[in-house]
Amino acid sequence: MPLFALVDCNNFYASCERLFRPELTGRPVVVLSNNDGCVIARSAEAKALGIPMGAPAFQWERRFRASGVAVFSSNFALYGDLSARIMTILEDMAPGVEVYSIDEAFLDLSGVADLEALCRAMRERVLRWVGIPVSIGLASTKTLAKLANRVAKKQPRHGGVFALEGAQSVEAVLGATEVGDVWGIGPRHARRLWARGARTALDFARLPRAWVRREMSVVGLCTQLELSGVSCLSLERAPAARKSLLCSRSFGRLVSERGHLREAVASYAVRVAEKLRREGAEAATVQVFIATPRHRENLPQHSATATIALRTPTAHTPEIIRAALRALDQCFRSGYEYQKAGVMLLGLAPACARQISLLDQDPGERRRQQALMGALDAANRRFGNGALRYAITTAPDRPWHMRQLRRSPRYTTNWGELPRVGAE
DNA sequence: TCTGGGGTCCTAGGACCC
DNA sequence: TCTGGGGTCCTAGGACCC
Repeated sequence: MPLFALVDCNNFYASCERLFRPELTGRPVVVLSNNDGCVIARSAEAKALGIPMGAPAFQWERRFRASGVAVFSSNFALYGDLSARIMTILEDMAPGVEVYSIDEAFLDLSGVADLEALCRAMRERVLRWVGIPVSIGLASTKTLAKLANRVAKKQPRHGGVFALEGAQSVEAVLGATEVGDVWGIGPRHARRLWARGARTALDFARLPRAWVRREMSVVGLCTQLELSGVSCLSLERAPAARKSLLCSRSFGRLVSERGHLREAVASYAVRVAEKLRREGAEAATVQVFIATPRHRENLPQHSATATIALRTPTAHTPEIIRAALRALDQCFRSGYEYQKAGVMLLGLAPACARQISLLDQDPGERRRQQALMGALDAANRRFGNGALRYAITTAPDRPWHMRQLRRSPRYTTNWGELPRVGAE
């Protein structure tokens, strides 16, 4: 019988911000999304104040000040680096690790003799070496391990580690869990399940399988089986090859000029092409979308998507920019105030295992392109991102630039922003 | 009057995750 | 003034093939 553990960092982004600001211990901390739009992480104290996940920051500004909430823009350079350190520790200590997200990892602990001891040791080491508190849930399936983790987090008496085992114990936890809190049950399915009279995870587990299969597809059925201890999801040790890449942003303010949209789309194309080369892949298709704000019904609404198939798969930034701008021309309509744009690359395949075609450009040209991109990426790595840029992305007036007024220093990944200790 | 059976591929839309 | 960004998978339906 397989045994899964889910290691989950407590209030991860808020914990990261607090790491270099110990005076914030015990104070409410929130982290805002890109563009300082809404709340994406809260410390325990902030949760206790009733600040919901996803709360629009501007609506809560007064409350933040009144309650002395420390507010941060998101600092993904910092969170990503701390995450990598934590995952390294887990990989040292556990036989099988699947990095599931920036703040979670599944472990396969089948065959480990003293589970509790190992989990407590992992928790202790992550706390001492990195400074981030984690909770660990143990169970026979991934979905149950998720639930066990919730118990570990919510009930302090377990000391951050909880094993969900034994039919009675499983039933008690399922009965005490709202169905919408089960991993894999989103708001839509939750509403349909409530309508069917299934309010808890236990009710859901007891529904006829045929109904679940019909109404919630095989994905829902898989969730249901996992709740009854049948493991359907295995540990994915190696991350699967990516199938798409996206760079999208909301703008600092609304944008109606084609020229500004072109600059924004071109710079997103540059960023997504960089990601593509970091993956060692090439893209077959470029997709662009633009949209007016969702939340303002008084403004004229328009959203559009356009897809351009590249002549041959490529990771060459100028070609990707050209395709993205062509796609933008298909989407754009004058007279609208746009709030967001994005560039997506699809049909990714490894650059080294490339299907050659009759339409291929001559191989010399392809090599020159690769050499150019290699030199560009190396220069930007060495001298800082943006050291070498494309002219179209460097216009001085950039209303589409995102707001990020309260970002903490990149303490661990940028020489200029290292924390200082002692007198200046 | 009457119009098959079996398959693949692509896309859009919906649902979910963190 | 002001509501994130980045992914995955499933299904249905249409186009197309023999």
